[in-house]
Amino acid sequence: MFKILHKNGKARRGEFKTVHGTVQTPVFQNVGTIAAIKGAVDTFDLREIGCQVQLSNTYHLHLRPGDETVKKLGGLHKFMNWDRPILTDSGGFQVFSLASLRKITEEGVSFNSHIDGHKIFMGPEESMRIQSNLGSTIAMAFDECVENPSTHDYVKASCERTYRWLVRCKDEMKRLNSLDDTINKNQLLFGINQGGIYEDLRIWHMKEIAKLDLPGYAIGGLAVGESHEEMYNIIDKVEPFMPEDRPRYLMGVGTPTNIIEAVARGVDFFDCVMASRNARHGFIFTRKGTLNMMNAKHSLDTRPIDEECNCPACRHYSRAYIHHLFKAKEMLAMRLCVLHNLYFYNELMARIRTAIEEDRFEEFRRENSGMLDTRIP
RNA sequence: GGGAGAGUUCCCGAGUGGCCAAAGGGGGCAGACUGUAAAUCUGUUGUCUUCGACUUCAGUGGUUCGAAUCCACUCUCUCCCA
Repeated sequence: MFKILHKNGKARRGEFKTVHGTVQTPVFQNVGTIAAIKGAVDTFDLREIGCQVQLSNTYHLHLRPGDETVKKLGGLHKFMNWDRPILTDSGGFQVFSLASLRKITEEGVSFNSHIDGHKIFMGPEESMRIQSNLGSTIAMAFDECVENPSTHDYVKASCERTYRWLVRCKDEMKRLNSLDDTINKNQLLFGINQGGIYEDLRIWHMKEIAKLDLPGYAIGGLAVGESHEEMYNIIDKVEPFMPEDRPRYLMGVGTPTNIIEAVARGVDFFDCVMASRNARHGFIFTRKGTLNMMNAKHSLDTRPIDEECNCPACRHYSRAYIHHLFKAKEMLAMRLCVLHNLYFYNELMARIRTAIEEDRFEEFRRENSGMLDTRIP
């Protein structure tokens, strides 16, 4: 299923075959939490900007429109007109981001809906059932994403529980994939490593989940409060215990530099809302660094956002125009910037892949790491 | 011609003697954002080099220890009656 085509240092150039097509790695997954990329970007756009995998969310789609509804409509692929791979996050991140609205027990997590407050219970089995109804290509294990820093005692108890939840996820998925009316009987389960910033817990947890022989492994619980150095350190420490022949997914990360640094440490899959959210807020990534399109200095600038970029926004529109659209609060501003940032991220991954293939990833890293996150004066 | 009302900082607008460089919006300027409760949130917005000082509430003059607030006149605008 996963094949490493070439290695350059620890960086891996791979291919992941799924029933919805083959993913070239390292890959950036484009985040469409509620079965849509925010900013009026549709699946035709996604094809044009080089998106390979879309990410959607279990918790959010369970609430609206409801996973049963999506199933009746033929599954998530049909629902949003996307025939390529979809990865669904399990709801584990909402255990972190909606911390004030939930309670955790051994059985699972009860949430108060962020929409209307009604009670929802989600444990490993519920998360797997919902993801099965959605019919995504890859389902993520239901975990607890723990904020950093948390105490060693808390993180230990939490990641031990997350391990037990993973065993339950695996059993439930096996059962669901065997049912007659299951949309995607080949749905894959990725396990998620936790352990906060504690090396001993991270390594223990990784060793345990590796034994479950899952088709992919993620590192979760990073970029949730710790420093970049701590994040890189955890990847360094955990990576040797991740199965070499399975894809590695660093969840929710990150900046272009974070991604380059993680690829250098052997990571294959990424996703991050930063590309699209920042774009909606006028914050743009370019090959020379970052820009804020709201800034007055763009008001008479006839250049495209990024002169080296071939995205729809850069091919046709000036900085001055996009700046005006933001000032006028026109939705098109967000749309163009989301298209640009996602194009940038997808293209960044393509450049990383080529650099690995050509054995010059270290050079690429030297030239781009750090620089891409720096504000252009 | 007669009567009524109004002029506040970039704009709208609150403020009717001291706690007012002046509420609250808007706009402007800038910042944040990492498995999306985010089309969101934060800061700042008279001048000067900070404590502080100085200049502002249509204009001029006055009352008062003290005025955006009270008085007189002037200017401008709105409405009603002729």
